[in-house]
Amino acid sequence: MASIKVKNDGPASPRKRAANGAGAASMKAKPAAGEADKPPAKPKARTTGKGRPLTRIQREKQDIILEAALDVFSVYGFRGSTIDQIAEVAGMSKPNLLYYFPRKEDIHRRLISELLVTWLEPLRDIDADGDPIPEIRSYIRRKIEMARDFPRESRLFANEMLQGAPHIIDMIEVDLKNLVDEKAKVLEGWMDTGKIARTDPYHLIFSIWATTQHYADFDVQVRAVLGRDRGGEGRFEDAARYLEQLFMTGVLMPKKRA
Amino acid sequence: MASIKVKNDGPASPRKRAANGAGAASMKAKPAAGEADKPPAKPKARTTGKGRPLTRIQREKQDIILEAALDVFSVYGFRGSTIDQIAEVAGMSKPNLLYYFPRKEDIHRRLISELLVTWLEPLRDIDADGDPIPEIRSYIRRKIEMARDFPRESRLFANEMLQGAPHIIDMIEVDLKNLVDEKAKVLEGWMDTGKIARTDPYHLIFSIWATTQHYADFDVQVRAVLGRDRGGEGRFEDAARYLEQLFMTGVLMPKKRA
DNA sequence: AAGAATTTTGACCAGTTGGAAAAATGTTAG
DNA sequence: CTAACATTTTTCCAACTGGTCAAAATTCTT
Repeated sequence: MASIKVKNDGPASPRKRAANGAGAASMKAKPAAGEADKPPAKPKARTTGKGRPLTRIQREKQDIILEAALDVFSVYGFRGSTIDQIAEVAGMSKPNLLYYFPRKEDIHRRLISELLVTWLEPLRDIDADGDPIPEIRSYIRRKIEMARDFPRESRLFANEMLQGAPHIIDMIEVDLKNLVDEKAKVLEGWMDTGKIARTDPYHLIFSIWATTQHYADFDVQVRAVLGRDRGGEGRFEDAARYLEQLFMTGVLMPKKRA
Repeated sequence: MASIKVKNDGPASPRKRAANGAGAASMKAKPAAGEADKPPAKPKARTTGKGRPLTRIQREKQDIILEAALDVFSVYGFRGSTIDQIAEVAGMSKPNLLYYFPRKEDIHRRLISELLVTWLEPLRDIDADGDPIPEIRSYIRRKIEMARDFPRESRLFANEMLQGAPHIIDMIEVDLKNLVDEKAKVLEGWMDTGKIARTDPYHLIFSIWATTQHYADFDVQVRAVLGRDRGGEGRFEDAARYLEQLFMTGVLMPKKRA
């Protein structure tokens, strides 16, 4: 128990799925693994950021790396993760990995910026012209599904936040703020028409983020507390049901009518 | 922006209050800084864990270190933090720090175990014989206050969770689970008597944790989104007010009666 | 003030880390 | 087949890491 050997310190070392060929790093739809490997075209690496089209092979390798990096970064954060670790999970040598991403920061930046886009999609999708309550309910549902299906992305984000969002603070302050401002206005509009209860739209959004992401970020705790019987896959369903009630009617005041 | 010099990487480097004499490391009531320095008694260090009484000077130094370590660990996590960093924040040399805590892990362990005790106090304090709704409301209020007053402790905890709670998994699985089980039963009892709405007690507790700790763990985000006008100290008051409404009546269904 | 105990420091170490260079090994177009 | 390019591996390095140790400085006791 007291045998931290500097390398591979925590019990939760990410070494699960190692470099599964076409592992998708981001949350985009998986490529439906069935296409045969077409002979790779001219790559021309070392100029990744320049203008070259980027061959399929390169893209695949990068995906493997990003996938591995997500495993590692999402657990240990940027500073707590090492290139060696990522390389090992990705199943390649460190210099080979550095051939695709010249510096550690590059991998992280890619991960983070790709994340931010997809992470906010559900919020962006809230339709001002839709039916208020169904819109919000489906938003909550989608966020819970993301916590279930993309916990690593959630943790990567959480790690970044805990550190003060050093790499994305400007995006947070501009893009995210603008988006939330916009949606807050939508919510206020709905409140004005009496379609939903009047409340603080910002804190409403915060509480949806908090409650849903909790199931990804604090997964260990959730499972431990729920125990063997209730900690299985069904926990997300239970959570969704509970959150429905929480946001719809609250969970403290007993029902007025029997 | 791309000038990570390996040392001091993130913008949010903790270097705020450096070793303020009697900085209290844990959340216990501050010693009401007024007592004159009584002449320190015989310390006898290097045997910290043994049986010696531990002089006041030693306790003060350890507090300074723990305070600094909390600054650092809460941001970068265990692996992402370095002894040098902590020593610098604590305003002492690394060997000097190691004189008080022979290994990095020792500091972290102390921090974590002290944390766990106080962190759960509010939950522990929920009184089965109290008035249900006030009990829960004051629980929520206390948790929000903790997020405001002890954000570093919250982040330290969050960091640990994100990594799979490697250092406290057994405490989580036993002590925490037992406590939550107990309080869940209390809640269920209240539901049985119709004092509060019937709902899932475990997820109710999760949602309180999530919503309150969010204001500490995702503080950067919260402040950025709220902007200059609303992101000030008042945000915790607003949050408390909002959460009150959320848990009491929900925030979606418009009020039945005008 | 002297001796004893404690605290602090400076030098040092072995292992790790991010990364560079270049040689070695594919791969492919002609 | 071979030149030209892409990829991978080997070797290497300087800075950083957690930690040791003995000497020096300080503090305490008497």
